[in-house]
Amino acid sequence: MPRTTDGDGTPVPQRLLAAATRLFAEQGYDRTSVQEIVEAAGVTKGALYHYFGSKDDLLHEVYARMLRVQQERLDAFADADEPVDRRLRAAAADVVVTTIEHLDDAMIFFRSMHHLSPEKNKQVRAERRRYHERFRALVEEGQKTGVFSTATPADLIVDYHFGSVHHLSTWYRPEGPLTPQQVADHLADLLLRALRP
Amino acid sequence: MPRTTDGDGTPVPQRLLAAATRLFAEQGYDRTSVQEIVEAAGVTKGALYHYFGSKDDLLHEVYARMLRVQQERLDAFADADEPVDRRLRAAAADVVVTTIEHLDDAMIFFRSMHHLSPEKNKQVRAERRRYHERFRALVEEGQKTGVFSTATPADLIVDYHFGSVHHLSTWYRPEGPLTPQQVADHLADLLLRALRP
DNA sequence: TTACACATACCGACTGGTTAGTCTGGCCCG
DNA sequence: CGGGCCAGACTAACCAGTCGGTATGTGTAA
Repeated sequence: MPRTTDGDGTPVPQRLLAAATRLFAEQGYDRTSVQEIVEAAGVTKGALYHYFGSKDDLLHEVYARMLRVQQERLDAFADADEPVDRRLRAAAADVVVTTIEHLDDAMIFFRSMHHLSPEKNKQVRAERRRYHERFRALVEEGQKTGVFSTATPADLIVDYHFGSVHHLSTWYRPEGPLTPQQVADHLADLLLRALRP
Repeated sequence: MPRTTDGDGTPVPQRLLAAATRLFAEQGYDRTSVQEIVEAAGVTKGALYHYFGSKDDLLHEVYARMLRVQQERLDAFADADEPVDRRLRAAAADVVVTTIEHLDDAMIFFRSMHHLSPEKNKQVRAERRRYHERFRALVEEGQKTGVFSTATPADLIVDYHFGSVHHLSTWYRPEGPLTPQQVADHLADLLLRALRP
């Protein structure tokens, strides 16, 4: 058996990714040396450059993983067979819970975009846009059917909500008074109340 | 006369700060070398280390400048002789306009906090907390007097709004369809609508 | 008014340290 | 016994901050 796993049973690539995620979130991308990552994962540089092309690749993988998960979840909520306000509320609350559950990923996402190589940056932006557009479509559907106010452009609504999601990694602390679900309910309520006609 | 100015008449320290602000926003703090900054300002390292103690000092100065301006403006709006909903709306809209007018500063603010030395970081956090608390006091005043809904804790309201302000540096482009004032009006309206009882 | 001392403003080569990525070689499983 | 998997020394480049030096202005005393 190839020794892609160690005593703990987790495959080396995943150990590297987990170590990198934690360190990037704690110290920032540039402040984290490749040496630190491999030490935290219990391997050496040889292993890292066997599985990943560059330090940059590691960062890109964090983005890809997060975008994949969020897009899948959004699609599921948006496609549900419910009134549009219920679908939007569910999607808006879910992204809050998911973001809190992966606060490290979120921290890295919004703080380290500019550290990606130009091509990877472009790719991430494109996927992100796809995500936003799906969300915006929900808002527009509600506006067209008169369920939501049309006072504010749907684009702005989306940026408004994702601003607050983005901001979570700055202020949310697990030891704080609110559970992820409570925060999600509050933020979704705020969105829906702002959208009342 | 000491030659603290050059052909363009701007004093050297301010030229350095302006160059650093632009470069930090464009490339990030760690990716910007001291050499680049001094070249952009048309001086050399000797000049930089004559006026500033470290690269870190330069970053801290950006933060201090921004916090000073925002706090002054908030205080002015909060102290005005008007109903609380008008005061909150004015303050909420003003911070949006000011942030858009200094998008580089805002970008650096939210992206580079963790690059500050621990003491400076602590200091910035303290000033920022003071700012938030002043804003929160406005929300609480409105909630106590029944002008705003009490469904959501005031803390969360503040983070909700500043999330969207924070996010501006990610999506707002001067060449886009909305003027800073229009964006500010929309975001302030969203906040006030979410607060309707 | 001149001359000398001192301070401020700045220059730019240099140093000590760090880093991403490479490469050769060896281990071990099938 | 061969190739996927990995070790770890090595390289080439870069960077923050230092330091001795120069130039220009200001105060002071003969």
